[in-house]
Amino acid sequence: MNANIHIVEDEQSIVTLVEYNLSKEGFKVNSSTNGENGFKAIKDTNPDLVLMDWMLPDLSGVEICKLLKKNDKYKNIPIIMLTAKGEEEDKVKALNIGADDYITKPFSFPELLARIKALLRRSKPSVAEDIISFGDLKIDRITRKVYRANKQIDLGPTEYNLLDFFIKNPKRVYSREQLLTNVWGDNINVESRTVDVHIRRLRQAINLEGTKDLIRTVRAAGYSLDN
Amino acid sequence: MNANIHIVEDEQSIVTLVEYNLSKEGFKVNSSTNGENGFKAIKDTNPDLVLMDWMLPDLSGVEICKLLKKNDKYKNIPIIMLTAKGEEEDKVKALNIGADDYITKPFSFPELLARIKALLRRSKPSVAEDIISFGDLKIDRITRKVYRANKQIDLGPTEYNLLDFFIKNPKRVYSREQLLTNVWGDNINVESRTVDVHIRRLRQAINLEGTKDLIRTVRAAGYSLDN
DNA sequence: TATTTTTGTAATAAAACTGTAACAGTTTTG
DNA sequence: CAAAACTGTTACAGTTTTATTACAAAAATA
Repeated sequence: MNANIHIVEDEQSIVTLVEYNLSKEGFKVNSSTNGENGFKAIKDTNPDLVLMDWMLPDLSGVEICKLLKKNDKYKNIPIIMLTAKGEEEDKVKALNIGADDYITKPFSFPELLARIKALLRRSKPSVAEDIISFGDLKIDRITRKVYRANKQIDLGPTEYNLLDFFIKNPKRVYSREQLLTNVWGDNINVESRTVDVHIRRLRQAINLEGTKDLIRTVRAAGYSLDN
Repeated sequence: MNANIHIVEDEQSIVTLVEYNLSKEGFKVNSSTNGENGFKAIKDTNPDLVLMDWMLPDLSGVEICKLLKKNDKYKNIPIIMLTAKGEEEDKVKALNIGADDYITKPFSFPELLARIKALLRRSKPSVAEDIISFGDLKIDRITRKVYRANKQIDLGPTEYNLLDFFIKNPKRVYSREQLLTNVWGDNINVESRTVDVHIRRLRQAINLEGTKDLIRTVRAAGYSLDN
């Protein structure tokens, strides 16, 4: 599975553990250790799912959840609340404020994974699907193969990730910065111009002689997968 | 989000902080550090929302708020009052004098942002919407595409921004100076006649053969998106 | 470890966009 | 009606942004 997950959690041990395991499953994981940054990062990177601690240093997970669910633009991002308490009433409260699921610490990783997958399948089929298409472009996440007009195409790792990201939100324009955080990951130090080069490599790979460029350049804004 | 926000606040640190964060969110921000200039600037630039300090060197925020709310032309601009005091009675007072919301310092940026967005959604849907139409003209901020009569149109960055600005307040006339500060940004050094040229480019792009010009020239005043 | 693949950057080329000035045309004013 | 004020249009040089290429370093693979 190839989804962007954001974790907002102040206990470093949990972050490390979950981050490690989710990465191994193929997820792209970013994290924040307090509410303020978490909220900002979620809006910036538009993750496919959020794991959030109930209690947080400054802005609580409950607050962030409420804020996100109030906003049309973000309310569809599924949120799983993590909490130390196992009270039934908290669960009710969590669901009331709009959280999509609720899991008590300590939890087993397989349990967490199952819930994540269930939510993603429900809320963002394109993220959970094994095979996604856009026009005559097809990407198979199980075999990690990409096809254009039924012909297989070879892509390097970065180009593959780039395409996988684009295809989840076709036609939407992403800035170089957004692409860097979503495809390369957080706190990585790469020139934004580097995106251009990978865009070129991706174009070279997926475009067919004589057909329209599948990647649209939007001057002063970024790129989008389009046709 | 693409809205023009004006801040009237004498504490430079707050201005800097808020300005920086709002810019990153995509807002276009201008600011004044005293009441006199603030009042003038608000009338001049017609922002989509105003953040105003309760106490100000000369003309107090309370006064400005009252003045604006008394004037039909400006009373619909949402105003958020910033104050150091957290008294409940002040909140009542703020709302009484016409402020639309009230936030006490120190405040967290996410909280401010949430309130700003909530207000904008309520008062100026066209600022918060992803897709806006004016007649058979449509602008999609996600894909950054513009359509006239369902046919896609190519616009350069400046023309796109210009149209995006016009469409938020259709029919309203903007002077060249207003357009410069709102579309180009503050403290930029561009001849006001340059606006003419971009207006021409925009016209050329969006107008259809045989139909009325969508941009109206108002002699000695400026331009408006009209029909 | 040697070989191959992938990656990021910098340099350069190409393309798109911008602002200005000049002049033409139009409307208003005296 | 002539002068003045304002707007429309055009061309173009300069600037900014994007495309392309080559290459060295890093990473993966054999």
